[in-house]
Amino acid sequence: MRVRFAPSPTGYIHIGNVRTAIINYLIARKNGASLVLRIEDTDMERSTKESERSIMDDLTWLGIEWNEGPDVGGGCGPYRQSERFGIYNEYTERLLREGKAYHCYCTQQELDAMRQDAEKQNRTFTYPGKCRHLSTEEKQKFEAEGRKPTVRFHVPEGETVTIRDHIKGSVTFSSENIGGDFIIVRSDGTPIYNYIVIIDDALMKISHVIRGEDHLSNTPKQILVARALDLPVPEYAHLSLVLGPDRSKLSKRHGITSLNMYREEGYLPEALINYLGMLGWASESGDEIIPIKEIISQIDITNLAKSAAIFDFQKLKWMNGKHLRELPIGRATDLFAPFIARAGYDISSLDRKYLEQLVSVVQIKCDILSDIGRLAGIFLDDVPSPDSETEVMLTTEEGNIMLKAARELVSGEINENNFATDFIPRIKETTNLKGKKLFMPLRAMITGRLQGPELDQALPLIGYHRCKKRIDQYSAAYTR
RNA sequence: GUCCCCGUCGUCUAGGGGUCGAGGACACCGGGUUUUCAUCCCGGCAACAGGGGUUCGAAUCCCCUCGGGGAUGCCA
Repeated sequence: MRVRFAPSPTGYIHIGNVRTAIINYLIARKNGASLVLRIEDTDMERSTKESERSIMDDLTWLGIEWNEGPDVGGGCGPYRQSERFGIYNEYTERLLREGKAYHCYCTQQELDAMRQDAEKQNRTFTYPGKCRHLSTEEKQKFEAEGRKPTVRFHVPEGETVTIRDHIKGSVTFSSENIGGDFIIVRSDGTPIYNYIVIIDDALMKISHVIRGEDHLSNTPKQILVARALDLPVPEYAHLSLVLGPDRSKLSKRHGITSLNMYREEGYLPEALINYLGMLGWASESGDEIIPIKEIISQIDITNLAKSAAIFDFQKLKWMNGKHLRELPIGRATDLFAPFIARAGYDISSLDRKYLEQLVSVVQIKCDILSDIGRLAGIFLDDVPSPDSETEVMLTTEEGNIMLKAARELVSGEINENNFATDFIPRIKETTNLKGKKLFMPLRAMITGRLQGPELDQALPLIGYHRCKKRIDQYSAAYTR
């Protein structure tokens, strides 16, 4: 078995393609197969090297490794389609020579007009084959006009193509319904996707093509090309699409759809793989949070869902939180640290031990790494400015009692040495508050928030001096 | 329009003729643990698109309708 992932480098990698990549990777690992990365950059207008770079970066970040590709090489290269034009040209020559393809001089405008006519008459547009039997004179006339021809594939009549798809089952198309002779080479000489995928899949010895369902309708065109060229046809598995909340194919307009945005917000590769791997697939046990290893051992090309799935942002977030909370403290600290820095704190001045303690106290509160941004200030700001709910809390009767009692303690019997152990018990005694009535105002007074880490764990990390400062300033601002 | 795919709680899904008066998860709502918000635990809400068959028996098989999606590009 050999599989491939073949992105088009026209932007950041999109969540839907990420899922295709993940499934290919998972299936490859399960079967000990090679994964080929092929860059489909025949659209010179839209393809960029930067996109190619970012796609490879993102895949690497996800932990997806390919065995062959433009960067690592392999026996079936080159792996960029733009570097394979010579190969395609030979096939095109052959099709032309054998009368299985022909030059077409119809212009964009002429084609648009035909298409509009068809639409007006409520018919399907099928290219009528106008240029199929042009005489030499006619061709010369067009050439003299400066027309640059495209190459069209001559679709054989009355042919039937049946795809045995591992996911969709048996799907049959008739050659009458694929829209007539289609263009395989643009007038600028560059070939078109539907023509060369099948060539590359054959040449790269791909045994199983696992790709999005949006390619299913075009598969018969590709198979017809393979037949004309005597090329082997791979096995197929067409993955159901990932949809946005409005049920249409997930795209930019649905908001956060490119992988690098998830990466920047602090999603974990293992959570993304877990979630995307389980969109359209379920584990035997029904467990939702499962390690990649386990997905690999259970997933199969035939047990993927046939129906499309809406991308549930909330569930991904929940799942990420689950993975995040299970992270060992060392790795968690490594991952969180850059996000603390990004929130504007100088982490180089903090020692590792302190950072680890901070992370371990706050880890449980986070679903994504960037959540630590709004929590870090609790430890690292001198006096965080309270939000409006907290201000209200500090102004209540309990809030005022709390502030007064704390102020007295902190400038009296409580000092640097007994702060961590004695402060909360003494506050409790002097205010005579307990439970929620004790902890909510206490939390407000110490952290400037109503939500946050466990106070008894946070206190020693914030330290006596900062707490005193906060108590003093909040007292001045909120007590009567 | 035409061709193709799909249709179980709001969402992701389990189920593949009887064990399903439909199970799990997210979300939501209650309750519990935690001297605190959260985590965690327990409970609740909520679905077989509709109609015909086949069968002793249908969520499961067949047909039609409806609904959704994709393709129909000198994009991939």
